[in-house]
Amino acid sequence: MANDYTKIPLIVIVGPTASGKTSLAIKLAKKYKGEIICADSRSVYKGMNIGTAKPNQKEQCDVPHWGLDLVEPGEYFSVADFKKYAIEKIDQIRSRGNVPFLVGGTGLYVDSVVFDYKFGPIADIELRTKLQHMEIIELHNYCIKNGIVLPENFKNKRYVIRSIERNGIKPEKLVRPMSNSIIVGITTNKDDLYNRIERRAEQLFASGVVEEAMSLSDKYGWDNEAMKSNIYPIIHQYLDSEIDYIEMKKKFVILDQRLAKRQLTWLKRNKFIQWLSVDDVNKYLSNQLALLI
RNA sequence: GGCGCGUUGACGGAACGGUUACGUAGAGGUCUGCAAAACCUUUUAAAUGGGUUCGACUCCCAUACGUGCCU
Repeated sequence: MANDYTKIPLIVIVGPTASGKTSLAIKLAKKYKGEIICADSRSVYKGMNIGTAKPNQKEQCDVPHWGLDLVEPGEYFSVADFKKYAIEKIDQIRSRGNVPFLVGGTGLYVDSVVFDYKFGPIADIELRTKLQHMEIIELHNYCIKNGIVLPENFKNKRYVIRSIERNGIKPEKLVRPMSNSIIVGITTNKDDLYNRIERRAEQLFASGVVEEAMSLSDKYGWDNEAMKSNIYPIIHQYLDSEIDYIEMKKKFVILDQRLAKRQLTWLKRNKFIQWLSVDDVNKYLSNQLALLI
């Protein structure tokens, strides 16, 4: 491996849920002394294993994984926290002479690292709570009164509140990805992807997501953001007998397919992603990584 | 056979004689401290055939289908 560890590239693998990122990354990382940082906003939560299709114990033993089980559901964790964590890990991995792999489907998380986002001020919880209790119209008025420019997405309460919190400070990012990074996206045929999502849903239920959700809700309740991730609210409905088992499964598949769509919508905007099929990503990255040895 | 009720878009589901509710799904999109979240835009309709009316998804008649009660 290169002596100057700053020359070790950052390998970034993105793609929608169920596109095969995880298994590919593990395969490559195993072969080329890699360590994986999961850029996934859900697998940071402890206990949410089956429902988030987290890498299993064996996979985690095969290759060092980072970014998993960082906080408990209900605890505060944001992109900014993730970025800080990831940058630190990338540096540490390189200093060991290993290759950092940033792998995940949360586009915002990936971009925050790759484009070195500069975040605004951290939320003032007191102010935020106050603002959250206001209607969207009141928030608009508040903005007008205080000279705060409304965000493009001005009907989105969250975004308006954040604009207020940022108080005019504009977000910053790199125009192009950080140097020495290789970004690849896994392309999938839509029908194939949707079928994979369906099959994976079956597996999740067979592996006991329902039981997992039950024990999580006992511990953390249903009302936190983490537990609002697509699958868990559906299980909640099922447990409350609002829907039956078949319906629950059906709904889950639909929700996951929608998730994949949104992920793709985000990723599409990044012009620096090289889109390839899983096999081609494998070949391409293998070639790149072989050069380092 | 008789009497009654119903038939709205992929699904659920309202109102109304003349502005094609709404929800879900579908399609497209937004996105820098909750992002598997939140939000925005948008396609698809009136069982069939007649009639009344300036105008009918909305009123009337018939037919079909479904449903309930009665013989």
